[in-house]
Amino acid sequence: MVRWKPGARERLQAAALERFGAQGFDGTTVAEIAATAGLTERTFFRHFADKREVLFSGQDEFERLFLAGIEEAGDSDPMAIVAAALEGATAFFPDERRSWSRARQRVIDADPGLQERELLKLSGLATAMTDGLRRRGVDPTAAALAAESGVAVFRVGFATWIAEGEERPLAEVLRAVLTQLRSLVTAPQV
Amino acid sequence: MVRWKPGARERLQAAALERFGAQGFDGTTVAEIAATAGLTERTFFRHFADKREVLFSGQDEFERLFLAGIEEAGDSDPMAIVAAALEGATAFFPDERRSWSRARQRVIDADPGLQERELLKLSGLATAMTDGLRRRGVDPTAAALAAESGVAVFRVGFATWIAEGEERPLAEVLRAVLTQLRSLVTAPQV
DNA sequence: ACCCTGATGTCAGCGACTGCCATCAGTACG
DNA sequence: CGTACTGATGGCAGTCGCTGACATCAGGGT
Repeated sequence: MVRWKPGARERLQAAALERFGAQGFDGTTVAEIAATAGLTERTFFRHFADKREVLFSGQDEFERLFLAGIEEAGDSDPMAIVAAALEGATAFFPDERRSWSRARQRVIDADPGLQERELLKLSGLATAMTDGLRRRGVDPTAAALAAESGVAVFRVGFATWIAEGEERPLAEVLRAVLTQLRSLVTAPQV
Repeated sequence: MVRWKPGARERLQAAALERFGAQGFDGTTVAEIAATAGLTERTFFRHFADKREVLFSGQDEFERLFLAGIEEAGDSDPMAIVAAALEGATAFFPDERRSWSRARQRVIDADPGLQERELLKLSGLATAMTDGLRRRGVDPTAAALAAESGVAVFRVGFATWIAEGEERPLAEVLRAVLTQLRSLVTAPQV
């Protein structure tokens, strides 16, 4: 007989998402989440650094996908490398995950604190991409710009992908947004 | 005789920056900041929504400068409007302010929580710019992209402006970064 | 003289988070 | 077979961020 039920971390994540959806982030205490998962508050904080973090696990793997895309890109043009990274990251968001992503995003959009955390994660992603690009010999400032632009494209594309009525897969949306960025920035300068 | 010394808010801000610089953000309690300013903890929270916010006042005025730039831009090309907004915002950061900005940024860069708040502010700025662009008839997705790109340019440019050894005024740095973005995104596509 | 306003103080209390120590099933090792 | 060790958990006390409710009291207006 096992001493502890396995998957404590996953139970906590599921309990948290369910409670947040039902009562909101602020209306849910950590003790309540832990109790729902059959654990105690103290144990929650052994699995997650803080209350918000419970919604942002897996971000590391997501970041790794981006970096893999950067490292395996055949090209050497910065924006082309970024495009490859975006392409690679879409593996993290298959169509089956769209409705789950919607639910999670609804919770995040309802709380400024969670938005802060999301932004910090995306900022970390941009930094990681910047480093990856520099390792491939891209000029430092150009690397930062390309990475920031790539993250911007991802943000806009992801929001579009999640929007009501949108049917295209993420990869296709991202390609469209990137194309739009190119034409925007290239537009007639006055 | 006055009942309270005037400028409570400013005294709190000065006390906070000084303490944060000396002991770090986490190593400073709100009660300590308030005491330094000759006030109580409760009064601190009447002036600022939370402990972090004491470093981010004035952001509203900053945002207004951006919006004014957008509304007064003579152009109708999205990125040209964004360029005008960037130009207008530089008024908020004259050269005399560079060393103060450096000190404040050093505090922020040392604490993830403060970075989160900064990102949230910049995100709010991007949203405001997006709305401003849409009010000028720019296509919604294009507006979001242009705004995000504009904020990215500002971030990269501001970091450059603040860097050790940099001497050019912010406006000049921003123009250079924007030019670099154009050539990046326009680069040969493979 | 009177009341009203507004910035402040005081106090009690909740919830997030941490440090420290205890518990005890399973595992490794002598 | 017993003993020591490991690792996930619980319990508890304590700090700090933050809030609501109520009191205070100088100055301004009536």
